[in-house]
Amino acid sequence: MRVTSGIRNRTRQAIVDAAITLLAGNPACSLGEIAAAAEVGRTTLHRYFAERADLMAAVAVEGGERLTRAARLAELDKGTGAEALLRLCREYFDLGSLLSLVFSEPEGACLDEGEQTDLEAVIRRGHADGSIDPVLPPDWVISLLWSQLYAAWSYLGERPGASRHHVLDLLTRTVANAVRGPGAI
Amino acid sequence: MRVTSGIRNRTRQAIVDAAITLLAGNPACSLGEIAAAAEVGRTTLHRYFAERADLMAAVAVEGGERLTRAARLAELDKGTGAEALLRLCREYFDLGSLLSLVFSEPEGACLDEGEQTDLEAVIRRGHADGSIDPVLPPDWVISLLWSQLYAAWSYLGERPGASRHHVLDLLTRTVANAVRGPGAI
DNA sequence: CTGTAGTGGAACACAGGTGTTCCATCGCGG
DNA sequence: CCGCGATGGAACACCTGTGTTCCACTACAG
Repeated sequence: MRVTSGIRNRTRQAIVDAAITLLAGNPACSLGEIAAAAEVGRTTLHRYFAERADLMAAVAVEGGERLTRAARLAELDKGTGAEALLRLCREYFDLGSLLSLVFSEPEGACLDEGEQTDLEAVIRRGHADGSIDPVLPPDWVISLLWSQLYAAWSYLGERPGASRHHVLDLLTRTVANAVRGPGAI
Repeated sequence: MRVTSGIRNRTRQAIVDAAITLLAGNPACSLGEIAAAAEVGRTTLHRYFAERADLMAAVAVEGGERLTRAARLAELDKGTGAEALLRLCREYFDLGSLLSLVFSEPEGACLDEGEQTDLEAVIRRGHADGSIDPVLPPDWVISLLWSQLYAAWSYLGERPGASRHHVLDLLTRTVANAVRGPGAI
């Protein structure tokens, strides 16, 4: 048997993508707006996601997958802890509007349990190799990373003049300094 | 003539305070919830604020005053730019749940126009005296400050074990490092 | 005691989002 | 051509929040 007809998958994906984009700007946006953004009738949206909660669940799954993909691209096991953290920072930054969505969550419910601990392990590696200030607890560094990612993303959105590359440069610079601690040159 | 009877002011203030606390946790919370939190009937709330927008305006004014008061306490004209920025950071941190509220704004609509430019002047002073990395634009430093304040506040809220003092210490340390730049020891 | 300020509750109409049903349309393969 | 999958629109009932009105209660000053 064929897997569900292909066109269904495309429509479904369009709805989820639109939902991520709109929910990032307004977590309370209506299903009608999402349907319109996905260029789909509200009826069709309900055909794919019976209740609002079903769509939210699909958005969470999609978001989780994108985060996982970004973390894989960052090759967290390479280099010093701080280097790995900055690579992850760059990959996450590419996730765009998803950042707003993750950041507005109850904080921590966003990452898969496994990735959270993986990331903490990276930071502890940074503590050990001297690239991350040992005084900073891993979960503090993580919340610092997320808040700066969100700040960078909204900074970019509010200043039409700023280039993506320039903002990414500011972001990595400040994160690197914040994490490095007072000792290094 | 006596100014409006005193009890009115108390009730009004209770409503605004409750609104700030609840809106920080849920920007879309209902007037009924706010009235309940203020231990006031919904009818009474409408007696003070005819429309939702009126309450929001009062919240904005109250928030603006608290921010102004905090900025005054920080004595921004003393010391190096970075020192002034860190004092402001400490004062703002004491504002508590108001931080979430300010941070969820369209960013920048929160501060009075004057304070925004005052703060930018402080940062430029930091550029000049070498205490703040001149590569970082003033508005970037400001958004960095707010995002870290928000992160610190929610970090404190989610970890019942963490002491306010300890979190404030982490906050000032990371902000100081992020802003100082790569050159200093 | 009486009037008044402040309040709370019940009830109402209204608006908007939600979830559902029903029907019409379009494209495509048999 | 016919049927089927996919869609869109209209209409509906429902729920929640909002803004308003009306009435009853309490505290307190004159």
